Amino acid sequence: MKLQQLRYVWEVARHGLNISATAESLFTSQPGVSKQIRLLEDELGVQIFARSGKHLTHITPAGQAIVEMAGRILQETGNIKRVAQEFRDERRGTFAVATTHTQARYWLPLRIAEFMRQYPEVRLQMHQGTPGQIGKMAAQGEVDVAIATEALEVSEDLLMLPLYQWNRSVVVPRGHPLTHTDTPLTLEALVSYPIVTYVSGYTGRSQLDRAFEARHMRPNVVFTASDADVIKCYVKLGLGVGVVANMAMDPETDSALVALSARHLFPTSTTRLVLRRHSFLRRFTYDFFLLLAPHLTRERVDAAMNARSQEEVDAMFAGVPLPVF
Amino acid sequence: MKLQQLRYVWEVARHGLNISATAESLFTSQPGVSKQIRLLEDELGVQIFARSGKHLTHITPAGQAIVEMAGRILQETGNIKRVAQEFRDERRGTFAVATTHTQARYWLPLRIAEFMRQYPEVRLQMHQGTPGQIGKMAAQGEVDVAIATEALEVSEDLLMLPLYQWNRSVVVPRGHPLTHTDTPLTLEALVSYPIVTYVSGYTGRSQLDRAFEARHMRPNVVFTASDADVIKCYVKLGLGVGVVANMAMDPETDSALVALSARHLFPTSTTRLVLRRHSFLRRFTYDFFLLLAPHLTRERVDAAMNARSQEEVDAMFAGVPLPVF
DNA sequence: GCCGCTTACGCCATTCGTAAGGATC
DNA sequence: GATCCTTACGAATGGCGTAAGCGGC
Repeated sequence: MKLQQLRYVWEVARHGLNISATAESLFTSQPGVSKQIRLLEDELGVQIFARSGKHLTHITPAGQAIVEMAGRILQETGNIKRVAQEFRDERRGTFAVATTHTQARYWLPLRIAEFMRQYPEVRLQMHQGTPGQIGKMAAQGEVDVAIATEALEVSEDLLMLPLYQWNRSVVVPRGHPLTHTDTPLTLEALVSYPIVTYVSGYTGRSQLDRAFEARHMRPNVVFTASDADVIKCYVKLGLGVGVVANMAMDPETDSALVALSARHLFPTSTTRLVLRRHSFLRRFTYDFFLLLAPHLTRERVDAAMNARSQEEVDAMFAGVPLPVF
Repeated sequence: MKLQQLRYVWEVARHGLNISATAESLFTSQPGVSKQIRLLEDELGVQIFARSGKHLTHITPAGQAIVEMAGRILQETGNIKRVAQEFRDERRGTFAVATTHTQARYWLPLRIAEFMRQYPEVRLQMHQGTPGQIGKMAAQGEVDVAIATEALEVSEDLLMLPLYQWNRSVVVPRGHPLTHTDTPLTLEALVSYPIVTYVSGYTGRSQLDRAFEARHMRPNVVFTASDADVIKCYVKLGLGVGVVANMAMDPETDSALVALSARHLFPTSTTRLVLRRHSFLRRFTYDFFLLLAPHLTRERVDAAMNARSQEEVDAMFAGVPLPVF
């Protein structure tokens, strides 16, 4: 049994049982991967992958268990490497974050900048994607942490910590009728205009839908995008009224627009930090968390890592005040 | 990073930082082990072992963490092998048990015999040792399960399940004065005779000491042994009155002796099953547990395996009736 | 002076890549 | 017919054992 064989098995399982694609992604030859897997199967005396002719069709029950354990082994080898790097020089290393556009564009920049100022030798890799992709990247250890708002699948191996809470703003061009009233904005007023907002599955869109649904209103969503930049652009063109996250408004660059608080119209959303359990966290990772939110102390993060279930983590943060936007 | 390098590192740590001894125990050459460890250190960029000249003196902090993680990896590779073997043929395999003389000689034989009848193809390895040795063997994964009475160190990686409870008997030669009274045995009567019993640290000896101490009595323990066979032998020679575990009396072979129940004199002892956490248990292992005690169902064992702490396990079995001897 | 780790070196096993073969969709 | 896995083979790499060197105790 070799570590590489375990890696090959795990990667092939991850790549939909396609050895060729796996080999390519690992920058090695396809026969090499094929042979090593076969050697491991011979050594263990069980098939890991079921084959029909010369195609891998599915994972055998034994293979299922083996892939799972191989995953844990590979994670632990990653931990060894991180520990070694930490002891070699705690200021150097790489740090991978996966997040959505909203976070990457509006909430993270200042915090990331401060982090890079504190740790100029750390290579920071930002991966952007849909909440689903982000969750997968975290689960498979491709990134160290993920940051997302929409609910991710609760997994045994993942851990979600509340990061901050935020509300929404309604965005309209200067001079728009909604800016002419002194009374606070109402859902009734809002629903009479065409709406421009996030695509379903992004940045708390589901919360928005639920708020209208609870009042039996059917908003006329004329345009959706996965990021606020695009949304604001179309609002400027007069296509409709925008509904975006508070953090997405910047008074300077958005001087052509007016933001009206919609805090009282929609429920508050919570953005969460996603961690992989049993992973070794480097010192700069803990410092990064503290930069994101002061309640994410090393003690709390460690306690959450040792929690048995996501429910326990949630209970742990139940009374903790979060930053609100 | 190679699995073998991790194994070498782990084994060297286990062998008191003696590379030569480690190499010998692994049936390989000493320079080979030395070189592989050095290669791993080079690759990781950190020293795992601190060297003074050409001797390993201690484990570095980084090494400490690495050895720990290597241990988990090696355990997981063992699990993979066991899973593979289980799927290859669930009736074959090897099964290693560590236990004390008392269990091996008196309580286990019939149960082991039944197990071997059910699984004739399983190779059963019985390791005998002191409770301390047994605990160590279980902790390091040298055996699949351990069975012992004396309290073992509570460890993160070990799990203790109650197996059965037992009491003590006072053993005397036929015609001994203690057999001439009709009243139940008392500690006062017992303490007036020289006593032959277990060595400290074996088979609940501590419970016995505590019982006398609670009454401020100082028994005259003239001879101690680590097993009941030896104790009974000396009782037959008239050296003193024996105090042994109930299970250690066999009416047939011990016809020269009379056993008087001492259940009311000493507290009940509990013999425990010791498991390593995160280890894959084969089907025959679960069956073995059921043979040992009917309350050790697969569900209970799995639940205990997932428990967070030993306290939680204890709570789990608080209301469960155990076999009593 | 003995023990124990490291270095040096040659042999053997293993791995990897290229090329060709055969099965499935 | 395109895709994909397996087999075959030669080159390169790497692990292992023996022998020698050298620093501690």
